Amino acid sequence: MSPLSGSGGALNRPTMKDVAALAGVSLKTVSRVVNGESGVSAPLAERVESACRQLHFHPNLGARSLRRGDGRTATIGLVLEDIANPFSAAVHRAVETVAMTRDVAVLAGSLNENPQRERELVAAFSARRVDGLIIMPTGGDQSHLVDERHAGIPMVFVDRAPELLDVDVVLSDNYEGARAATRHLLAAGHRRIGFLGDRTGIATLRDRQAGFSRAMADAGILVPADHVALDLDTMRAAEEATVRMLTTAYAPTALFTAQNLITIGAIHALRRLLRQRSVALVGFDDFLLADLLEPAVTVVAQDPHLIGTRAAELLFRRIGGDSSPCSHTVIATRLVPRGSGELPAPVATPAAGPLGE
Amino acid sequence: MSPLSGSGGALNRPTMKDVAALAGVSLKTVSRVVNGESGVSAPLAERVESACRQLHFHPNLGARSLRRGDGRTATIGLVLEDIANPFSAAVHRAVETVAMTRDVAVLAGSLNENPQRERELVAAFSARRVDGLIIMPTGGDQSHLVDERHAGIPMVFVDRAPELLDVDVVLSDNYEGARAATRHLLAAGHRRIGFLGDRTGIATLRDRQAGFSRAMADAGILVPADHVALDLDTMRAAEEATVRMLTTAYAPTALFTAQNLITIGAIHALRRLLRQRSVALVGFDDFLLADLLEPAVTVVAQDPHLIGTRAAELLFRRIGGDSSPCSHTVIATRLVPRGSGELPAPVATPAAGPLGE
DNA sequence: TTGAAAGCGCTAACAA
DNA sequence: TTGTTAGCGCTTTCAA
Repeated sequence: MSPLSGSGGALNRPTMKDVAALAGVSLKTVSRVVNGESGVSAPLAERVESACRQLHFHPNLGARSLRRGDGRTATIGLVLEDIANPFSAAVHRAVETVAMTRDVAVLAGSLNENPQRERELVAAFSARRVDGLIIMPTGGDQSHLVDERHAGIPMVFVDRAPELLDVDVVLSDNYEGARAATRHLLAAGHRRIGFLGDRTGIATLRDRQAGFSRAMADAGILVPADHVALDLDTMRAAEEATVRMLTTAYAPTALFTAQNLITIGAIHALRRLLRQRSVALVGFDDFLLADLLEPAVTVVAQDPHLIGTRAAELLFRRIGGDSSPCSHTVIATRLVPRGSGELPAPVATPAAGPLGE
Repeated sequence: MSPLSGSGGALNRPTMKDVAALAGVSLKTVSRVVNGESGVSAPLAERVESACRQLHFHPNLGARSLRRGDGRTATIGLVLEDIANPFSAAVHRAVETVAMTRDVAVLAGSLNENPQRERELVAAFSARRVDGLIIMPTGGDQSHLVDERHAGIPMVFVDRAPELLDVDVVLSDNYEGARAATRHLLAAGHRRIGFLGDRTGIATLRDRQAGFSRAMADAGILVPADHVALDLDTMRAAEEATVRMLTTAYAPTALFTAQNLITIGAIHALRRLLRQRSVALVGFDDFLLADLLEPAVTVVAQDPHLIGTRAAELLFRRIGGDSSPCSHTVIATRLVPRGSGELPAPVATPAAGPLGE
């Protein structure tokens, strides 16, 4: 067959009716063969299969799901903050891998910093009758999901726990990860540790900040207000905040950056100030090339692949009818020392800080 | 409404019939209201809308597309080599942005280094009756797409031109980009430039190699065979190939790496050999943090966002019925000098090479 | 302006 | 073993 060009006309795909006519059998017989049901004689099955091949017949899954009792579409929806974010992408890949084994397709969409798009995406997926949803929520408000929840669509949240709904969640151990990072810096002798975080509206950040605060409190250290910068939306904002924080009299000797882009913003700032070898840094969330920077960047690594895998497995269990109580899966993080987090605190501390230890 | 837990039972969603019954009108009237058709009196429309809200009714797009003449599903399929690859992810984002403006959802899937999955994915999307496909093909063989092509499903290829089919393609100017990169190294005085590339089965690589070869030939330079390493599948393989290439007698003084992961593999090798400040490097395709490495990495940047945007626009034009001849859109690349590509050639060249200039 | 009937492509339930 | 009928949720066609 020669490659056809263009595509103007309406698609004209063969249906079971066409196959039935060609094979000289009834519609139902074709259906049986196509679905591998038993009880079709070999010669008839052969004729049907031959007709299928001849017409290049592929059943219409939409029509099938419409008719079938369970209404399954063999499609799930995945709502991410940003497809292009490496963390999201890794989750996506893991979800796809699990879905693939069950012949389930994945509708993916991202919010691209537009919170309203969360409800649009969920509505769009819901209108296409996905069998379930995996959602990385933006803000605190998930009230728009009540319809879907009420309709009984299985859904699993990843990375961030929603505020309102009682649902399944799979996320990193943000609290312990942040606590470990902070203790790591404390162990290197630091007493003045700055905290830089993104949106305070997100539970994720609050947990990370709580872990940081706990570790500092346990060490008997009071953190001055200007050692905490929050609501840093962009890499740029993080860079500026870092510069401000490091150019005060009682500046931190170490930084804990609570998110990927913030870590990179902070690195930019350290370079600008030529302080990358004197100010210690631990970032939450690993990133590509962290090992090739100088100094290499110590991070608290998450396991997005495991998060995605667990979330997908859980979702399919729910789709399969599991109605046990909602679960809260916490995935451990791992501190990866690479150099930046092991820079020691300067021996001679400047005269007097506002709040001593 | 209290948050419901579990999801065991079959989803029971309201249908137009339910809405019609509640509103005390016919099915068709509900359909008219839901679709914004004219010719419904205000009071009736009001009653229908109220019933829709009360029941949380959302029309079933699958059923709609089944009945409608054109059979549109308002869904397209996107087949990528690897969702998690930053280039793919940027294309994905751009495609999604265009699709969003038309209320079209995107089914995304990746091959994850399994070429057979290309046909599976296309079949899965096709079975769900997507309105069109955007494909980043793996190998040369696209014969499995003949069915879909024959069925008239609009499709656009990105990044790589397929061998067999006469189809729309949107890709980077690989030839000119590679040529520019090579000339850039030549301009810095280099004569011995190594080429490292990935799979030779892909037209993309062949174009990049052709651009490299052209520039070298134009400069009157013959490239010895051991200055060319091909079929480097992994970052690791690229690293080893780079080490081998640089530890020969007549070693290159500069490298052109034809792909992202290969660039990073080469950087690892340069670090290992402590040669990152003496061997020049230009990589094809930009990557995050290239500017923060030392030296910062000079690259030929592609424009994945533009590629995705163009591909999606083209696809929707085809879906809209445009049947003009297939087009071949070439997106310009941009050389981004950052340091590694401007390292000069050593003044004293070792005695004699196998092939002079 | 409104609605009844038919049917999109397929499968469930029931006959033959 | 094979086929017939009905109907999934919706829109089209045509009649009231």
